[in-house]
Amino acid sequence: MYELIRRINSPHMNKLPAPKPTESELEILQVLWQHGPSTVRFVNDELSKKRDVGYTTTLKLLQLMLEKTLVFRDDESKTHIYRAAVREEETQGLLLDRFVESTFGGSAMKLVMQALGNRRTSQEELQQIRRLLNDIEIKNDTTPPSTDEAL
Amino acid sequence: MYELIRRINSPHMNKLPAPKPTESELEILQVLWQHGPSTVRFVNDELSKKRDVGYTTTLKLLQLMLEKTLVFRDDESKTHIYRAAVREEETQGLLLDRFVESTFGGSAMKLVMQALGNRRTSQEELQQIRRLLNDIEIKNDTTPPSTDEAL
DNA sequence: TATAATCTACGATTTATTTCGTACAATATT
DNA sequence: AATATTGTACGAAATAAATCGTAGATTATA
Repeated sequence: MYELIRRINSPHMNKLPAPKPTESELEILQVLWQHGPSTVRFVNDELSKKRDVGYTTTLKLLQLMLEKTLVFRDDESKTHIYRAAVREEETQGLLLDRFVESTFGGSAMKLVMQALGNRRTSQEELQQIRRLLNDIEIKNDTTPPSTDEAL
Repeated sequence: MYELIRRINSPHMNKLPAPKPTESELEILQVLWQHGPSTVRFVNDELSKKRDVGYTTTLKLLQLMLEKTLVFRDDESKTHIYRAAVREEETQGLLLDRFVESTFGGSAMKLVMQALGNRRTSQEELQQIRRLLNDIEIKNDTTPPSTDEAL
């Protein structure tokens, strides 16, 4: 579907649909989501806390991300400032879909069970999930059943 | 090269350290988990239902997976039979960890909320999750609290 | 038995992603 | 003003993953 839109919009000047970020791009997005608009230097410093990355590597990645419109760039001043062009939840949802598909054969249910089962979950978090379950149940009651399968 | 990683990864040397499967390898494992020991032909047919894959591509993948000990092989007869060498839940758990780390910055909680929030979940499935939550709560009550954070 | 079909082995290519070196411009420091 | 520092641009190498072609062996079939 995204592919289609992109093609219609012609190869260049592709404005809207943000493509799927790679692993490294994800890391960078995490930084931008967490800290807001940042310089290359800052992003690189953040990444460097976890693993070894060269400055120009980060720079290059950000430049590629700019092309893909995963980020925006303010190049008013010499030192450019990048900010995420995609929203966190949206992107996560997209990746979640991919992941559920590839790893859990499409069953988000399985995934949730695994995630909850194999970890320590605090009382508060359990409560939070319960509340969410309630909300969903209410919605289910007031909404015609969907034909979609497994959660 | 792989041997090296293997030893390093393995705290107590010996035994199979489950190496991380790639996307394609995952697809193949899905087939093996779901259908049990299979021939290359069968695996390839299964994969072909979803997308276009050449026979030798699948063969090659399986051969690589054999090297990585992701699968075992029975080559008694001319037509070899492959079976998964890694357990489904274990592998999924491993990948889940990776995914939670890279996409949700380590918070499995966030992931669960997303997974539950953005999908249609049937009454029955919701119940199933509630039961699981109860089980976990009981365990929490009888187990000293962990210092670990997020779920 | 000859021919076709099916299979494995494996190198090579293609594609995607990440990493880095180098050139050069702008700014800061001495 | 000279020099060092910090920055961007960008090509290209390094790495990883997936795909495919072809050779040669084995088995099935005409």
